[in-house]
Amino acid sequence: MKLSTRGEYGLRAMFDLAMRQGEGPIPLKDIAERQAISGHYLEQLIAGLRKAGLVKSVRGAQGGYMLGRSPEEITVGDIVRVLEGPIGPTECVSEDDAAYCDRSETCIARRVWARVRDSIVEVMDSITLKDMCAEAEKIAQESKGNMYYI
Amino acid sequence: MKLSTRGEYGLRAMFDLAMRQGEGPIPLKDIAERQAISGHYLEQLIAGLRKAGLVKSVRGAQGGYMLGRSPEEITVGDIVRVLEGPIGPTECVSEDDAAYCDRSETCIARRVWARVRDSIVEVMDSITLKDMCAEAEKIAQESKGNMYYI
DNA sequence: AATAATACCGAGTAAATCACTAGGAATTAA
DNA sequence: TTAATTCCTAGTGATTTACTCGGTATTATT
Repeated sequence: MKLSTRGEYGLRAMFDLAMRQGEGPIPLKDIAERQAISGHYLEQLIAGLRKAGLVKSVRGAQGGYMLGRSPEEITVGDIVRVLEGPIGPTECVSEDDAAYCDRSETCIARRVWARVRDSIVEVMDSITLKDMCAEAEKIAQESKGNMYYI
Repeated sequence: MKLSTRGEYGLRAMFDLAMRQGEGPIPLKDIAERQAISGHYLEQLIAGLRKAGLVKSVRGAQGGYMLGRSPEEITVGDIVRVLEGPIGPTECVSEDDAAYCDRSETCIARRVWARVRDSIVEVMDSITLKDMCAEAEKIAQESKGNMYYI
């Protein structure tokens, strides 16, 4: 019942971009170093995010990546869906392509998994990158401005 | 972000036992057939559940399995933890052995995952086998007693 | 015009995990 | 004694994971 590193790294990378919004394109190398992620691997993840419109890229020297839309319009759920696929603890209640199963209609276990899925979706879709930035700001103030963790 | 078949099959098997409580030991073969699970594979899952005290066994001919305690004292969370390990979308917020990470203290992503974990735990720990049996009963009545799905 | 910094792309891979299968030993009711 | 059952250990093919490697294309800077 774990995410893969794709979702983990992906959220960290997107948050990294969100915290640097307005600073122009951020090179992937910088993100990878700050977040301690393999550059080549992050490239693959960010390719998916770009295709989904969650990030924009600028090619060439001084290029890099930026958020594809404003931080309040990007949720954790958006990111997780791109990198991990449709949300759901089992195939039979997976958001998009819920797998067919004979017993679907009346399967009690399935109803349980659907409730689990709903609670995950509820949380993931309610948290935006802006919310995360605000929380970072709050913590920074509490600990006297030292935002070493970003 | 999916359970493995261990958790899926495990819940179905436990629900199967719950629905047959009081009927004496239920042979594994019967459960496996009803739930369309490989017998040998289910054996392995149920071995874990037995060691955790969630099921009791009776050996020999006419033997089988029964719930280890009453259905209202067994939650979905209990079963999932035995078969899938501690709950949590990432290692860094895993219930028991949350993996150490430098940035743990102030990591904003980690706080997000912790909220996801809490919402999963909240649902899984609030649903008991008794609840599931009650729901099955309700559906059976709605569809005029035909409990073909169990 | 040359260089260096970057994004973009596709293939390959070692290790781990998954979902079983196989084959038997031990136990017990009939 | 037999048949039905639980209990146990080991093996295994397929898939997934978390990368690495080696380039090509693009563009700002010099």
